[in-house]
Amino acid sequence: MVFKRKFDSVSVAFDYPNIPKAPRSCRRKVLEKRTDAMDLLASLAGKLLEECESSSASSNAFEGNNHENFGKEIKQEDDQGNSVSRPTAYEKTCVVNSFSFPDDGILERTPVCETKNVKSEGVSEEAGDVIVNTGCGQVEATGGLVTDTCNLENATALGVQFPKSVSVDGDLKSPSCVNGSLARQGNHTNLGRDDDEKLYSYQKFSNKFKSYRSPTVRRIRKSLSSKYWKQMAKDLGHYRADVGMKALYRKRKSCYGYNAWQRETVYKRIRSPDRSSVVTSDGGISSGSVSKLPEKRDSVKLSIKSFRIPELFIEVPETATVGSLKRTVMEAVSVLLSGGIRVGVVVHGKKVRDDKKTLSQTGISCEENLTNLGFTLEPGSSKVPVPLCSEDPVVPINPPNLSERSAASPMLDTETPQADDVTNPGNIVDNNHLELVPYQREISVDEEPSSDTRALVPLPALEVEALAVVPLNQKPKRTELAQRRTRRPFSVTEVEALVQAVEELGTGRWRDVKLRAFESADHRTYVDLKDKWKTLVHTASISPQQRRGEPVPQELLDRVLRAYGYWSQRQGKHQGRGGGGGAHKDPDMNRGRALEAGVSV
DNA sequence: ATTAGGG
DNA sequence: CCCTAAT
Repeated sequence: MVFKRKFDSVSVAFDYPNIPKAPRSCRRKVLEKRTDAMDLLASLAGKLLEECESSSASSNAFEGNNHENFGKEIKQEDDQGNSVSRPTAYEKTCVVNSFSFPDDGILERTPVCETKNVKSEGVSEEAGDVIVNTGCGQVEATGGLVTDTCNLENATALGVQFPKSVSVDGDLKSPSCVNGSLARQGNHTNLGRDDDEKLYSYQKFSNKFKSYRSPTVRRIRKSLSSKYWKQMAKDLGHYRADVGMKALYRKRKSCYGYNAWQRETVYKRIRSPDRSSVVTSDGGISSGSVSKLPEKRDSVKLSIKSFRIPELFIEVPETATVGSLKRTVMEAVSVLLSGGIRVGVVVHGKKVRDDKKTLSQTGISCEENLTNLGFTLEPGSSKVPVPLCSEDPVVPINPPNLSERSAASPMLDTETPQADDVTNPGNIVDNNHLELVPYQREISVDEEPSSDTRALVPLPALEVEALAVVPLNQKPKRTELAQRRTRRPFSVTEVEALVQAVEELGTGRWRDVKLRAFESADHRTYVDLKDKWKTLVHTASISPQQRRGEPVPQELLDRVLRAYGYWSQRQGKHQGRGGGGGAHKDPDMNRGRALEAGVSV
């Protein structure tokens, strides 16, 4: 704390305000480039919509008059200044949104895209390609993976299935999963410090997965928090172009919609839990139907017939091997499982939020109810959704791990496993719900999930999302070359570590920062850290309303500014390298003490 | 290999 | 995050 105070005092004197280069938040260029594509896209979208509409009888997913505005909406969004993440032309992008875990070895057909009307288009910002995915028509999920299925017509049909063993048995229980679901209930972890242990096991676990990583893997995008995804959703219209889109745009930058997660409803058959420990089998992904099997009276048995995972964006070059595709999917799934999901329980269409209630109290023990027992998938924690709404600057209370980790690549991080809804169910969880609820409605076919049993059934609308994006304009060139790394938003925990390190080491020794705080985080290079710091400084200097992504605790941002000011001030001076161990031997540090201004954090 | 900055 | 220039 001494250290902190020093900074405090320093900051008082330091004229922080004049921050260097104002980060550019808008990318004109991009917008310009995209203009053409957007126009084209808009028109295509319109046509597509009309066609689909007329050819499909079940258009209940539509909100009626959205069509007309479709194109406009897109453009509008475009004008918002959002940059776009697009699939590279030569890559194939597939969206995997469902995995089957057949109980009996029989592939369960995963209706990816029934007769839904979907108009999605994607734009490749750079190439200006327009990608149109038709959701019209039915798609039959195939059981096996076919490499060359990634073309416009087939991509949608690409099916992935999980061996039964993986699912129910909980073999996939990753540290985070464990923490994330049931196991976590009684164990309120404070993410702050004692993460070490968890960290270790976590890392250990992570390493297992690292082996799965293939250099050829191009890009995996989880629908979660990634900005990419958000963009995707928007640009592709992908997400519920029909229904949710409008709302989505309405909310605009404040809330991105990638609801696939939030509302993956599933049903399952429950088969084994005993009282308070509700099966772990629900690793989280989705569901099947639930039915009670005659057993002991005081126990509830459920068997999960199948899970559906939220969408996954996977991009691999056409030249990729089946093996690499598998690895890619594996990685995506691993990441997904490790952090991002939370299971919701729905009984009779009503969501049961009180985790402390017993099953019997909830009515789950009744056989009849099992029929109406459903599970939903939601973002692991505060993942993406929460952060986005600028309107209600809800101060994240225990945000630390929860939120972040789920974001992107838990598996590979050094970080702490996120503790899902841990202790503060009240706040965060509720907030999430508030945010999520609106979406759910828009997405789901039924209006009131709470009163409609249908909520237990997989929402058809969601299935529509199983779209695959295939760039029309192939660009064989730098095929194997640099693919952008998968985006991995820094978790709050990471930010904390970064800030801590910078406070101690200064802003010009990224290499050291890396070694000190991210040595085991292979995916965080010192450049990444430097970049992150850059953005942190920026973030800290703008109003909370302008911030995006998962919120970083103000406390941390304050520290960022102080450290920034402190180290800027002493620029030129020897950067107090001093002894190992990062002790602050610099005299200035002590000087600060006396000043002790009352900067409260 | 690192650092610093623009993109 | 990527890319480059400069160390």
